[in-house]
Amino acid sequence: MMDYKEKKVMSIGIVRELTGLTERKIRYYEERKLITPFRSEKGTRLYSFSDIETLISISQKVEKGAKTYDLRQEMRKQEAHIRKDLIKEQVNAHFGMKPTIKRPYH
Amino acid sequence: MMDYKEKKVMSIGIVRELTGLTERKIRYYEERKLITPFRSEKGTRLYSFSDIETLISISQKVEKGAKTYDLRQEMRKQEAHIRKDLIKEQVNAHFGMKPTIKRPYH
DNA sequence: CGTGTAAGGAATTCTGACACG
DNA sequence: CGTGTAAGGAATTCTGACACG
Repeated sequence: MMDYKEKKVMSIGIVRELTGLTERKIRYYEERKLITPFRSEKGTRLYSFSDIETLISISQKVEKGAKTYDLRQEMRKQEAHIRKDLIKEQVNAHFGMKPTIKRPYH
Repeated sequence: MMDYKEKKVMSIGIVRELTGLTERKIRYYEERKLITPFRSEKGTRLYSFSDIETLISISQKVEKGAKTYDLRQEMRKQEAHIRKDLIKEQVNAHFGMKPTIKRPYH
């Protein structure tokens, strides 16, 4: 029972309170693929603390005039970078090559 | 927006899924003062990840034959100890006395 | 494009109580 | 004592749509 930040456990009502956004906005940002709540068996949306933070960040940017489409593109890029780093790590782990950061023995 | 473990954000349905307990049991352990969910404005219970862990622990002990009353007493004792430690720390902080653990300079 | 709202239905949660033992 | 269940009401959530611009 770990990784509290990523676990999808909150229904939309509490998300509304925590973010101060309307349910309409929360669902709209999902429609624009900026967040991806989990769906319970019966279909209710479940969000994580991480989703809350993302929502707050999104709404601030939208208020400043950002387009949801552009925010989506930004997120895609970030995800690509993360994936690249993961692959690099995996390659390093597999071949046992020089570490990215050298640490002197002491 | 921190301290995810203690934040009361989950409604009873997700708690049921996460713990495997029935709603009846979850509410009963509250009645016996073993957990204290937060109440939203409209009266729905809200639980934290910490509550989830407590519930799992409680139910395991009850299955083994423990009485909820005794579990309550145990918890009271633990809380008292924690309070004592806090007071000790505050006294130390106030008078700036010798630290509990001495660290050599190096 | 981003958001509000009214609409109707389905699923959730709540309380107090009766039951068993 | 710990837990199941049926009961009725109140609050929640969901979807698709119309509206404005």
